[in-house]
Amino acid sequence: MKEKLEDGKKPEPTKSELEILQVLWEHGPSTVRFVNDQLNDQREVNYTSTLKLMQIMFEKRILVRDETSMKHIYSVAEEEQKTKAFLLDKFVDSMYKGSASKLIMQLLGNKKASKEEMDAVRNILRKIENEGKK
Amino acid sequence: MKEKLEDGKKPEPTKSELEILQVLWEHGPSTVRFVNDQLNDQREVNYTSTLKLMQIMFEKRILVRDETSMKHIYSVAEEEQKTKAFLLDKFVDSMYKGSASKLIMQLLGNKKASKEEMDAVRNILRKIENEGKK
DNA sequence: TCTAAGGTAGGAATTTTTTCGTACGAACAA
DNA sequence: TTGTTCGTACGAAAAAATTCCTACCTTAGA
Repeated sequence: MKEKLEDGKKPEPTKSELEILQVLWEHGPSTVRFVNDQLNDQREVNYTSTLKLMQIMFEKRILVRDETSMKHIYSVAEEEQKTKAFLLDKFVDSMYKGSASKLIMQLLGNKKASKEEMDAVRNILRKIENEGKK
Repeated sequence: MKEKLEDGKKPEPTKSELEILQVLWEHGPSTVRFVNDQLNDQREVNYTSTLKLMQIMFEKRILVRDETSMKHIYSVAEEEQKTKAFLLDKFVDSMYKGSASKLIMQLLGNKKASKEEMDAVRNILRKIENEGKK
């Protein structure tokens, strides 16, 4: 396969790229060392593996980096919310044919949905409602 | 890697396995030919590729099949809802640290959430509420 | 009967993703 | 100055996922 850098397609992060994104979303701009340490809380990963992955993500423009210091500082190129919305969208489309309410129904039927969760949802609904009235 | 068939781990369907699951969920038990035709509505796939994939899924026990006729009839081993709930759960955990309401908030902020969707959600909430009162 | 169409099985090739070995430069403490 | 530690870069190996070639069997029609 040939180089693909310039075209506007979203490359769709792989599984382990997502792991790295999680860390950066949670902790903000970080060194490879830091990210790798975080990952190693969950599973064993070699430092250079993490390095390599982050370099690849840099090439793919998923990450940007500050190279002024020897220790490069990586951060996420796109807004967290934008990326998450994109992924969520794809999930809804493929799993629930695009029906958000179907997904929510499933969610609320799960053990995941406590009383508090449901209240939270109600608040969200109310908030959006009010927004609309302006 | 060695054989892994007997242990209780969920093998977590791959991307193209998921595509096949979608078809079977939507249309019920099907032949390879039928599934392949459906897939080809979206993208080009060779028949034997689909065959192979479904055979693998059969070995992994994701699918079961009826071999009485020469044309095997494949169906999904686990309940659709169970599998979807499992995948949704994982999605929520990894993307929203397990907070269903965070996910829902994102969803409702999306273009995906129309007025109808929101009404649907309200109905669901009401329904669940009433269930609880029994 | 013979042939064409369509089915399964299995291995191998390819592509994609992930992991890691090695080389080498900079920083720093002894 | 010298060696140890920590960093990057790069290529290749390994693993995982996907695709497809080939062989061979069954069925149906001419």
